[in-house]
Amino acid sequence: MLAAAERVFANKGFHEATISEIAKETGVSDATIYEYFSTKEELLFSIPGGTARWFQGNLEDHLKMLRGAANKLRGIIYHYLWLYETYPNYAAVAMLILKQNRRFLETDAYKSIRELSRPIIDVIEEGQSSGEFKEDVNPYMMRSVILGSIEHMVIRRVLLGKPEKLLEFVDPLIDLFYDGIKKTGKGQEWNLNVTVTPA
Amino acid sequence: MLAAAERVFANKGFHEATISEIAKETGVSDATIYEYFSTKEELLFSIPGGTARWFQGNLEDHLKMLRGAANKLRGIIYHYLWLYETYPNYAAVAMLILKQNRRFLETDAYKSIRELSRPIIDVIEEGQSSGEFKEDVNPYMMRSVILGSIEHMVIRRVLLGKPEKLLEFVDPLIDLFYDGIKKTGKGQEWNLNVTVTPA
Amino acid sequence: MLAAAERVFANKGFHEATISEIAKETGVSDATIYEYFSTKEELLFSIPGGTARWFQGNLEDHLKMLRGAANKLRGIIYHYLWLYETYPNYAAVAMLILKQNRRFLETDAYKSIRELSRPIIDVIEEGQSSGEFKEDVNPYMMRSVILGSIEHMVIRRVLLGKPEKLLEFVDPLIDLFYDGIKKTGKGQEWNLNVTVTPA
Amino acid sequence: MLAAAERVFANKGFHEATISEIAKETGVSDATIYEYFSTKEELLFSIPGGTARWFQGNLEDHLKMLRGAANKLRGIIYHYLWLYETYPNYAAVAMLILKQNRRFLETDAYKSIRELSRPIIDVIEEGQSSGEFKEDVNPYMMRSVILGSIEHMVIRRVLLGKPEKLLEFVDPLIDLFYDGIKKTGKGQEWNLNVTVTPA
DNA sequence: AATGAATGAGGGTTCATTCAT
DNA sequence: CATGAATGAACCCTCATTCAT
Repeated sequence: MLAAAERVFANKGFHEATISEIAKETGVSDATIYEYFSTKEELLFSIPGGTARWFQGNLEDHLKMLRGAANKLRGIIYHYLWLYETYPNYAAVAMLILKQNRRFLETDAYKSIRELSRPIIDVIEEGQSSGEFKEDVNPYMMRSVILGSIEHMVIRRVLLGKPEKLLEFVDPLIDLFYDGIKKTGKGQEWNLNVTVTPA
Repeated sequence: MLAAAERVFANKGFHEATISEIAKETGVSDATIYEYFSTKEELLFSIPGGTARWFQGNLEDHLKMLRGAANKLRGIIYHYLWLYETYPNYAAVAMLILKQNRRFLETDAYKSIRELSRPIIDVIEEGQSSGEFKEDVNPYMMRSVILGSIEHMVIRRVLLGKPEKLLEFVDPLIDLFYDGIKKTGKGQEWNLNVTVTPA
Repeated sequence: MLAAAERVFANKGFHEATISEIAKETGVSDATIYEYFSTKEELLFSIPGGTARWFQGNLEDHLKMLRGAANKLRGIIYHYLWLYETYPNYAAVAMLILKQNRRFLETDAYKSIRELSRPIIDVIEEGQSSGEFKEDVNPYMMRSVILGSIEHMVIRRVLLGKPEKLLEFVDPLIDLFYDGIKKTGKGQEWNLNVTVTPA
Repeated sequence: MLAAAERVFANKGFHEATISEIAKETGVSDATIYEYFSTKEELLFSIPGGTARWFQGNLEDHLKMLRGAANKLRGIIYHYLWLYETYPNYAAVAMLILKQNRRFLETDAYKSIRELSRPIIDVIEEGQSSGEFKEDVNPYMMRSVILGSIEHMVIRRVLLGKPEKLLEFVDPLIDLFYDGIKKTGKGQEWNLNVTVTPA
């Protein structure tokens, strides 16, 4: 039922989707939908729950296996892009419908989703503690940059169909976040002052 | 009328907003709205036009006055954040309503808005040509990163009210994009093994 | 529109009546009903207003022309029975639907209707002041007796169709209220024992 | 189950009450209700049965113990008011729901209830035969007056909560029905024309 | 140009009711 | 007996939209 709803909402949007269509896709009657969800909006808000829980477990397991903040950050980006590439209907619902619903912000489901981005903060702070990352970067702003970048690409893909392969952007993104766009260059000059003293 | 529509759409969303309310805000009758716009959706799609044109002119003028790709990039980010901070209703309509409307993608208004982000591509390519930026960064991905970061913050502000001051993030963002988050090294230790052999 | 609603509600009851049917009877569309009344219940509650105002004026005018509490009481009973006999649809709506609606009690329309029975109290108190009526009869209870009697007969007529002529009961009712059912007695026999003694 | 239904119907009215709520109050499932009653309406119509039978027996027993039509009439009024005061939920269902239901008029349950008022007719006719009551009072109208008065007060109590004590009105009512409201007065003058003729 | 008045079209939601288990 | 699960059937209500004036 949730899968059918996700499919229909993804294709039609919230208001254009009808309970009748979701019911038909599910293979039940309209009224049966209301046995499980009290309103159309509650049905919508129930869509991300399972995916979010499963994704969170997945991500945490994976992060445990990685060493180093940069590697972990890459793991996070990979997971996010993989999720949205693999489940485009989920992506559409999350990016186009839920993300801008003010009432969704007050649900518990939203809180779960917020938790999904907690590892980003953690990893950045870990990197700052370990000396891997600069300390003067605000982790919350960094999260906005990472999620914003990902989501912008995902929305493009949902709406315009391109890029087709999101996962190809994992490395370019992590490189960018890690090194910036400034050309550092082979030609950089180093001043080595070497003093040679006789034995 | 467009201002009233922007205000109402921003507060209520597209479907929850009614023509009646917009008409009342404008001080005309419902039917008068239809003298100028043939459908509610056309009214919505007409909102960004003026702002976009004006913003584009503004941005172009400003960029002419700047030297160097990094400076120009900073100028772009500044302008975007300034726009959304100064016109929160416009921000809400653009970020929460138009951005995820499939039909909007087919309008001329959308094309105008797409043009707004053209300077980002230009500046990045300019920087790459001039040697200021790395050449192996995909400009289109970079645009996604920049716009995605900005828009993520703007959406947060629209929905959650924070951060209050978007413009404080201009410099942190440009620094991040420019340098990345990798800790470079003043404090880094170097092991130089120098073997001095007698002539 | 109110007439059509009165007709339909009278025949079907509140829940069995549909807006569609009322609209069709009125010759307009369903939506037009909602231009004038915000809900089906508001439509229902609006039915008695006009009749009540008109009836009140009528009754007051008539009472001014009468002398004596008993005559006035008769006038009141006459008017009520005449109203319900002449407007059986109004009678049905008032007796079968409005009278037992808890929310109607909170309406201004209800207050108007309450006012209609004010003259009963006034006339009884007038009769008590003038010595025409007993003083130990509670006017409010008396009002319940009068209205209850009338309404009971009206409901019978609405539901069972009899008695056909309510107005035939004006005089029997007023006689009963006035004199009670105790057999007094012209025909009663008196034993007068008169003893005449010579001076 | 009938008690639960009576309670729920009394508080919510027929249409606002749901089978679910009655089932929950009873402690069974919705479907179980339908094991005993085929429709919601049949459930409603089954409510008065037991009470009516029991009340009828009670009333008849009591009337046997009384002498004189006036006393018996008082007994009837007392019983009615006692019933409705003691069982306000029954009062609400009977006065607000059943009384106005056209289909209820065709049930056997309704006929039982009609029988409840048979003693009123009997007693009045008895009083007329015995010379205690006037003979020109229509017993059926008298019944309407008695029941109408009682029911009007009961409805007031159900809806408005007052008067709190219905039984206080037994004597005032019987006095009113018996004697009317006309002031008869000790001071009434009698003209006795006595002619004394010499023997 | 402006609008008051009217409505077509449609969807969410509710429940009484059924029936296989 | 009891019921969980499912649904058919309705209806209220909303609102974008039209059009005669």
